[in-house]
Amino acid sequence: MASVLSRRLGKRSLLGARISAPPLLGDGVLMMAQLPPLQTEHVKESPRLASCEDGRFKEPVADSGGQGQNWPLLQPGQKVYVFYKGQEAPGLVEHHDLLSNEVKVLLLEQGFYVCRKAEEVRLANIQALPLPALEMDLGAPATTGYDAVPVAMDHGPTTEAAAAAASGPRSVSRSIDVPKRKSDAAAVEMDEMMAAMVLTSLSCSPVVQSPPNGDAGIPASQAVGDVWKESGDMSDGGSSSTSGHWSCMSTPSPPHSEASPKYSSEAFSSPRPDDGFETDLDPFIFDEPAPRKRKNSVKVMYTCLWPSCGKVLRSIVGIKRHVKTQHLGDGANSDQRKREEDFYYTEMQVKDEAPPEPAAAVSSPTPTSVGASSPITIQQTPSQPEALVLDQAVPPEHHLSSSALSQSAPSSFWHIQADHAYQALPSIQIPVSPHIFTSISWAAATSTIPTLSPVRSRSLSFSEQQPPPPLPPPPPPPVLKSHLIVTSPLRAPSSSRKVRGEAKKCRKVYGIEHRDQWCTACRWKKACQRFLD
DNA sequence: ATTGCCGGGGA
DNA sequence: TCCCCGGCAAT
Ligand SMILES: [Zn+2]
Repeated sequence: MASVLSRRLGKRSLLGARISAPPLLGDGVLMMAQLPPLQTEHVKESPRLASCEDGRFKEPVADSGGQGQNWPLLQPGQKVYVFYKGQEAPGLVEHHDLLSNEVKVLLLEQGFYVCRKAEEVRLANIQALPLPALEMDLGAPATTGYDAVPVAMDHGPTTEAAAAAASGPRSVSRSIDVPKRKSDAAAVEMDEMMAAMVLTSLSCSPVVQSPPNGDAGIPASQAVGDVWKESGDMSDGGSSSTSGHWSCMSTPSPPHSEASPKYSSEAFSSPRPDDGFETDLDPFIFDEPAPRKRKNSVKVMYTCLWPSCGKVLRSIVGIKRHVKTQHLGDGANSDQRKREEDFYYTEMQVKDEAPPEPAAAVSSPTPTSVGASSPITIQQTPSQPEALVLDQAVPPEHHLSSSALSQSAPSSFWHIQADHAYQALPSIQIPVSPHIFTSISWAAATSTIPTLSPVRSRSLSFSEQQPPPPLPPPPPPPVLKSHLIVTSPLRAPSSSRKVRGEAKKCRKVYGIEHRDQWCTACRWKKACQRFLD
């Protein structure tokens, strides 16, 4: 298999040649089986042929003598063909013994003489006709053809034919020969049909085919399968119902790109003089991205590998945080878990295209888990496999522990002690104390937090809950405004975004593992209310 | 890479 | 309204 594949891929340009050659060879083999019968038909209906089916050595000595009559006399130097080693070999008549009806022939290729019964010798001119004819028959489709055709043939019919051919010369009786020829012809026709089908399939969208798929031959099914696969990546479940709506327009490239990577490329690659045939990748890259790429640039996205979470985020920061906060658990068994989040996300190239929702769960084993209807194609980075493996192996463990501890338990904690600092600025300080206490004990239990104690003391004593932060600074400036205006330009840009106070905020102070201790604002990722700038 | 937090949702 | 979180800018 592999060899076949590689072979095909191997030389695109050569394929043409190869195609013509192999068929020829194959046919050649076939011919041997066929030709004799043919000739015999013409020349005679000798019943005895059965005995000489072998096409070579003649043991039917006795009979041979009896029938030499109707055999034309062969002239020395006349070109003939005889069977030699199972192959028909060209030769020149050296001598024709009418008595024994044997012909001594000089094999051109082998360079020596052999003796053959007259009936085994075929005149060149006679067979010249059939041979070319046959050759044409088979050759035509292949050469004229469509590159795809030969390939298609390769799979089914060809092998069959080959097998037949192989068996033919060996021990096939004449009776079989005749039918065989017929079948062969049939095969040829079939091939042509298949070729046509392949072509159509290639040039058309899967949609067109999938309905009539049933009758479609191998190619069709293959194409469909590929399409499915592709769609599967993206739209998973959704695809089934709407599978049909790939339009010719939208999917011109996808189908053929996938349907028959190499063949298609050959079929349509005329523009591209090929050359380096690398791996499968090559065709893919050229075929697929090129047509559909367009203005879109590959964007790199990050997918969360956590078991049932197929989140896709745009920024590395995003997923990292996502993994950390969502899965690894903010606090809890932070223990010596460091940078683990790196293992829970994977990077992937997305043929971006302003998709409304780029979400796509590729890694998830279940096709139904997460899906994106958009036809974007996602390519896993090479590292993916590893990540996946890890995902499989490691996560469960953590999942249990971390999720159990940090996800469920802590979360409840947070809720309980939630302080409404964020929007309820005027809130009083009391709530803090209790909550801190609880958190402390909890923290202590889990692990000692270096920063916590100092910070906590500070925040606690200092002011756990800032009263509504007075806004003196702004108000005063009325007059200074003019001044400020001057500086405003410089500061203008910052207007949109705060300058970011230098003060450490809850996040930093308590650490992500103790989110429960953050002020509400911080928890909500709003401007910190506790440590204002 | 990390932190701060805006803007945009979901319930 | 509460709450969450992606993404982005500043560190
Ligand atoms: Zn805060």
